[in-house]
Order: sequence, then structure tokens, then C-alpha cells
Amino acid sequence: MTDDARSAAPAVGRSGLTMPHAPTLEEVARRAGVSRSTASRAINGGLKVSPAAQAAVDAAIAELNYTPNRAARSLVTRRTDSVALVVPEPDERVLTDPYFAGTLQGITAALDPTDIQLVLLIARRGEEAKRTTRYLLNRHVDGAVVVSHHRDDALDQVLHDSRLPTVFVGRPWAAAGDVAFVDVDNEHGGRIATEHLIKAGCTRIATIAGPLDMAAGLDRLAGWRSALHEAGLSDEAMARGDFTSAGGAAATERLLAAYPDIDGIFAASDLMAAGALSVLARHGRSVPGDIKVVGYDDLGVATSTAPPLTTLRNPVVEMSRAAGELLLAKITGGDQEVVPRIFHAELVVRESA
Amino acid sequence: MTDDARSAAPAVGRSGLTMPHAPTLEEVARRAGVSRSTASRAINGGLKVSPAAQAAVDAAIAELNYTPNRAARSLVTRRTDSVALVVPEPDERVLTDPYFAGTLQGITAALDPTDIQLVLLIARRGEEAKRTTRYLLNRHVDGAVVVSHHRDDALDQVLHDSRLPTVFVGRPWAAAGDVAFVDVDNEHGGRIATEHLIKAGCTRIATIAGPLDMAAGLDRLAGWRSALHEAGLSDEAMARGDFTSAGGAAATERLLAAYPDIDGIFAASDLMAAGALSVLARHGRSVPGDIKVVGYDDLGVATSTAPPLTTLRNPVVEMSRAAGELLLAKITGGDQEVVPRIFHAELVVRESA
DNA sequence: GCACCTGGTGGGATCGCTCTCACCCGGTGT
DNA sequence: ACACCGGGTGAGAGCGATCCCACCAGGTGC
Repeated sequence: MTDDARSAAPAVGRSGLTMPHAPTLEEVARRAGVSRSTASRAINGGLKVSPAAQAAVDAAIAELNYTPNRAARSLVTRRTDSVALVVPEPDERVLTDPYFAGTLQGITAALDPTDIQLVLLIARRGEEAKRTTRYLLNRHVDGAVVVSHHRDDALDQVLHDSRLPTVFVGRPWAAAGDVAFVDVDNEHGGRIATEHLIKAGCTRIATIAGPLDMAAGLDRLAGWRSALHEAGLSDEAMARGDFTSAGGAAATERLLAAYPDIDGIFAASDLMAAGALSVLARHGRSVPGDIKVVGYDDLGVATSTAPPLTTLRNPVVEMSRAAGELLLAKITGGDQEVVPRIFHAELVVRESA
Repeated sequence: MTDDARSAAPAVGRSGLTMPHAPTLEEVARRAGVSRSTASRAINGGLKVSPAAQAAVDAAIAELNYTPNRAARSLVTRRTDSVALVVPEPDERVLTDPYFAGTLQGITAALDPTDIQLVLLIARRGEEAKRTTRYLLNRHVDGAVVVSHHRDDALDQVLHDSRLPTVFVGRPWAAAGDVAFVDVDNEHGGRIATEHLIKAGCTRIATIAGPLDMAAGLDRLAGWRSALHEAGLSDEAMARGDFTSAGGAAATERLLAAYPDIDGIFAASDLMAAGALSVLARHGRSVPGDIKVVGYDDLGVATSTAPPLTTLRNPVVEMSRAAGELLLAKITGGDQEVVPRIFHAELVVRESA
């Protein structure tokens, strides 16, 4: 691979154009009639630059359509102007979850006013995960947002030790006091959902729990439990799901087999609730007539099920946006105090309960 | 901001540790007892490196936990080892579409064996879009995959002119002969869907079309048309949607008002079909009894509607994976011929038709 | 014997930027 | 008169990698 873009040979390719050779700061400076230093200053915040010089540089930039070379800049500043979104998710199905898209959208929004790039790191297990960790530890990004964190990925510990600015979306496992995170009050959400079922007259209430190696799974389960205890009802009917529709369906089958007389289900995600609805329909149980169902998330799925799901609105986008902003603050502001931001999930009543 | 990471002053911060100072190639070389050049060669493909030297370097790398500094490398190679996923999507709702997550998953899979980073570029309209374009044009990435391309974003033209390796997911508008892309045979899919309705006995078949400034929207509409023509049926009942559930619902309302006697609907996406189903239910039309509905995509939504949707399976993940691989080939292989890869959408019969 | 490869090696030069530093200027304080 | 300051400026030294080139073995061909 020789550097044919700048060789003396005639340009190849259909268009017949030579590669334009991106303008450098040197060229901008020359054109503006100032030194490289001044041009650089004008570009980065323009302190101690005369209005005349500033204007000249601005003009040159516009004429040449100049963008600073990120690599060169990073090399000396030791910043990369990029942050990672880390998704330690071995299970590829979960990527299709709209939750994930919501996260992306929130973080993108937070990053929008800056010109920081978002790079995506899907950390699989084993060797791959190690590569990701090393990548993060060697400061190839200025910070990281971690979403869908599982207990055994150990990212909380690793990232905390590395002192890389990090924000978790969803409460991390370890080092909870020291690691920044945003979350939604999952336990409260689980309780609200369950209380709604109780108020609607259900007395034998099951739950389809999320993965119990994730804080969200655990907390929603705990909320369900505490509401039942308070009402003096049994918290026996629990089946584990994996936040997917198929998992929810399977869990429902197990629940119906073990506890045929349940009259309410709290599913820890809408996808699982949707799976539950289809199984219930197949078994001839009417919703909300025979069994009432409450989901969690309200990210689009909830409105397209039949019946539409009563669910808890999970403010993913706002939450991840907050995560992004928190990360920016940590990056620029250094080591200030860590105040987790907790969002509220609110009940959206539709037809399933 | 002084370089306190290496100052002689005692380290600050809770942990009391000095920032580890990422190892450099120089250090690796010294430890391995070879020159920087040899170490570099050992790292990059190890041609003309003695087994002894190679082993020494490998060991040093492992001991120091070394990762090459990307910025320094990029500066000289003029590659960035990153590619962009460009989403020229002004409408934030669409980001929540599982289609998008599928794309991401496919590209990530393609990039996985390399250590190329994926950076996300959400190009809004106006100034923002310009910034994105400039970013791409100045070669801050080695290539780009464009998804959800609209007619007026002009990305096809701009990127083609720039000669930046680019692959579109979904047929681009202009320069179609010259721009690499992968796509699903949308017209064929639209035809299959409509033929299925015809075979099922429908004679007054409507469509909810996608955005007509996107190839997918147009092509699926064309497929619907051609099947109807072939069968000698009317192609009058058309309403435009925007690939979202709400848009589908609104379109359905309009259809029912204008053509109350329709007995079949082909919706150009499952989300729109889901919207249609809820409106139909509200109007007391039974599906598939009174009206049969066929969707498009089969990305999870289709199974959680009631009734589950008959739809066309859109192989988004495979398709985007192919896009990723095609891009890699273009980046490394240079200007070889452009062969669009067209995937097949196949009919998945469920209960709605 | 000399030329000429071929595998292996190390010494710079270099990429495009930032940042420290020295310097220059005119205005102020003593 | 001098020192001093503060805005504005340019020269030059890196940042950490790659890569060209020079060089040194030892083998081969004539």
C-alpha cells in the first residue's frame, strides 16, 4: 500500500480528480497571514488573539473548509474527544431491544453540543471483553457510559480502579458509593405496578423477573415483593425471564403450570409482558378479565400489544441524556462529588390492567 | 490545565496512586531489548522479524499491558481505524425503531474481527448536517455506512464525490450505478405481500406506504402496485405513513374514511401495521376476518401484536453485516467493482392474513 | 574474487497539532 | 529614568507511532 494519493503519477479513478489533501493548520495560518500558534489559539477559544487575527483565521478556515486533524490534536492533548458507550451484552437479542436505542438517543443528545464522538463498544465475554477493557484502560476514550451492566462483567470495579471518567446507566454492583450512575427508581416502580394490581382486586399476583444479575432485575423484583408483603399477599409466584419476549413467554408457561390460579402478573419489561400476553391468549385467559398484566418500560411495544399494556414509563432517553451530561461534567470538571441521579418511573394505565 | 499526571508533586485523588502513564512503544522496545522499529514490525504483522525478537516483544507487550496509541498511529498512517455509521435522521422517534438496532448489530458483527471502532454520527438537518459532512470529508474516518438515507440529505452525492469508502444500507437515490449498497428486494417483498392477500381472497387491497423520499418506501409501494395491476385490481387505496406506529394508525383512519370497504392492507412496516391493528380493533373490524393485514420487517414487533402479524422477514442484521464487510473490502481492497448485494425478504405467515 | 540478493535490524525524519517560552509592544507605578 | 505588567505574537520542542533508508550478516552466482 503506497501513498498513491500524493504520488506524482496521474490520478486514478473514474472521476479523474486527485485526492484533495485535507488542509492543515499550517496552511490556514499561511493564508491568514499569521503563525501556526496564533491560528491554533484562534481555533481553540481565541484567548489572547486580536480581533483582526481572529477574523483572518476564521476566514481562512471557511475558505479552506478546514477541520483540525483529530489524531494530531489527541497526540499532544492526551484527550481523544471521544467517549465510549460500553454494552457488555453477550446476548445479541437484547441489542434489538428498543431500550438500547433509547440509550443511544439520549447520549447522542447530550453529546450533541460538544464535538465529542460516540464510539460503540460491544463487549462480548472472554477474550473480547479483555480487549475492550484494555482499550478503555489505555485511555483511548476520555470517558465511558456503561449500559446493561451485569454482575460478572466486573466493569464497575475495573473502571472505578482505572479512574477513567465513567457513568453507569443503572446502578452498578460494586463500589456503589464511588461510581457515578443514573437510574430509575426500579424498586418503587415495581411496587407501584404491583399496588396497581392489588387495587384492581388481584390477590394472587405473579411476577416475571428480569435477569437477577442486573440491578434493574433485582430492584423491580424487590418492589413487587415489598408491595405484596405490605398487603399480606404471597410472593411465591416468581419466574425468571431475560427481558426478551421469548423469555417472557416461557416464564409465563412455567407460571401457569405451577400456579394456575394467578390473577395478576407484573412483568419486569414490556417485551416480556408481550410474550406473556401471547401465551395467555393461547391458553384462553382473557386480559384483563381473567388475568391483569402490568409491564415496564413503555418504549413503543406497550401500545402495539393487544390489549395495550398498562406499564411503567421508563424515562430511558432522559436518563441516558443525564448520564451523558454527567459524564461530560466529570471529564471537564474533574473529580467532583458523585451524586446519582434517580429518575421516576410513572404508571401509564392502558387496558391490560 | 498543567500536565499534573507527570509532575513531581505528590499524586492527588482519593486512591493516592499516580496515573499509570500508558506504556509507549519505546518502553516495549527497551524491555524487549530491541529497537522501536523492530518492536513496531513485530506488532504489525511481524514480517522480517526473527522469532526471538518477536517473542521478546510479545512478552514485553503482555507484561506492560501495552496498546498502541491510536492517535500517534493515525497521524502517520493516515488511517483512523474507525468507520462511521451515519444516520441522517431528523426524526428522533425513528431511532427507537428496532430496525436501527438491527443495523447496529450487523455492522458491529462485521467489524468484530478487526479492531476498527464504530463511531456514530447522527446527522440532524441544517448546520449539524454540514458539520457531519465536513467531518466525513476530512477523512476522520476510513469509511462510512449510511442507513436511513433520505432523498434530500444528499449524502449519496456528497460521499460519492468525496471518494470516501461508503456503503449504503438501502438503495441510494443518485449515482446508483457507482455507489455501493446492500438492500433487500423491497419491490419483490411488496409484491409477495400483496399476492398473499390476493390469494387469501382480498379484492380491495390498500397500502400504508412508507416515506416516499426513501427508497424502501417507494419500492414497497411499487411492489404493491405491480401485484395489483397484474391481478387487475385497483391501486387507489394508498395512504402515506412514516414507518412509525402512530403514523400507521393515522393512515389507517384516513384509509377507512376514504375506502370503508377495504378487505386487505399491506403496511410497509410492522410498526405501521401495529398501528393499523389497533385502529381496526377500535373500529370493530376483525383481523383477519373482516380485513387481512400484512406487515414488513419481522423484527420482534410482529409477534407481540394481536393477532400476530403475517409479515416479510427483513434480514436487517445479515444485510448490515454484509454492508460492514463490503465496507471493509472497499477500505482495504481499494476501488474494486461495485456489486450491490440484494437480500431476499421472505413471507412469514402468522395470523393477521 | 566481486556483485547481488534476502532476512533482519536500528536510526532518524515525519505526520499535524498544542504548548511552553521568549519576546515585543505600549501603558503605569515609583 | 527604570522596572513591571499584560495583551498579543512566533519559534521550536515535543506527543508516539510508522516507514524509509542505510546497514550488516551470510548465502549464491559468476
